[in-house]
Amino acid sequence: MPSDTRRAKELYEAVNQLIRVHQFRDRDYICCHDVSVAQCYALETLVKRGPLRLQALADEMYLDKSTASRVVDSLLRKKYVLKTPDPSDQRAVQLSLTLEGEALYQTIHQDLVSEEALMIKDVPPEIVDGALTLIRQLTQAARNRL
Amino acid sequence: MPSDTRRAKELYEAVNQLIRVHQFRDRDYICCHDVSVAQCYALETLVKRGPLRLQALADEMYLDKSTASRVVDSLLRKKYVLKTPDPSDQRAVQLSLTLEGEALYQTIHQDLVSEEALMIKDVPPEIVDGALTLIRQLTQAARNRL
DNA sequence: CCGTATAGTTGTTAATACCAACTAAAAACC
DNA sequence: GGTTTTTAGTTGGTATTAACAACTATACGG
Repeated sequence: MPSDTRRAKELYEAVNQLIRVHQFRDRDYICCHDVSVAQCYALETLVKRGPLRLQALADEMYLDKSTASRVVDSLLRKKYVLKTPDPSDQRAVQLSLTLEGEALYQTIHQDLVSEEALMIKDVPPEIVDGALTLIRQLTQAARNRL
Repeated sequence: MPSDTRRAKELYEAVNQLIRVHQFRDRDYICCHDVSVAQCYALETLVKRGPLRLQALADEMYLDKSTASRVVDSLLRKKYVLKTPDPSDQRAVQLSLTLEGEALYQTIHQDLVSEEALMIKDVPPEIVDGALTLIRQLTQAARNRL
């Protein structure tokens, strides 16, 4: 087997495993708070990008707008998100975090980061930095292929 | 901010992005074949571990047995999996791949690996190898925390 | 002003995923 | 050997995730 095929295969495998284990952990950690994984991701997106329209949020999350609409619905019900009409376009809405939404995200985020910190506590810093760079490169490469 | 907290935060971020982009891509690539992502993962697990009981499959997939049961159901309906009674235990079943199931997984796997190959075609091999090692370490660390 | 395009919601269907309740078989324990 | 407990898997119930299609209401281009 050519060595780049082997590399591609191994990388596929390794990323797959990483994804599974992280998914599982996220389900565990996020769901004992008041939101699901997708809901948490929506909060995260609003924290990072600031107030967004629905379609913009859907794009960021790689979701259909209908799915995004329902994720937002549940966050509205739980009062973690506010929906205000966009003055410049009567059809559009601005989605923003409430103080509770902001606070909840910070709590969950800190939890997950602490978890990450435990995971790397015995890994030499320069190795972590190397992994960071490489993971970012892989992400960018994958994004370019979409 | 202490530098390991910063590293943990950045790693959390980077892995998160990688996961999202891969998840999205998997949905795209797998679903144009005849199965969903979870169904494909079940096929993959059976390819790698050979015939398994339901609970063992659920454990490998980090799923509740009821969820695994339903995923397997859909694969049975589509004739990608066979369910045979376990001779040593009348309660248990052995799940194994049909030839079609095996073939389908190979097709999807090759697709995804080709995709991975395209992503890394411009990345120097030693960099890929470094990433591999690190991603595996992170996976192991995460697994140990479960 | 009118046709077309866009923003979001709702209907529909299917998959994902948990817990709890259930059936049947096996194991453990007097 | 019979009774209790445990285990294997299925089914019921509920909620979330997710896509596509159909729909409403607004905006925009002629």
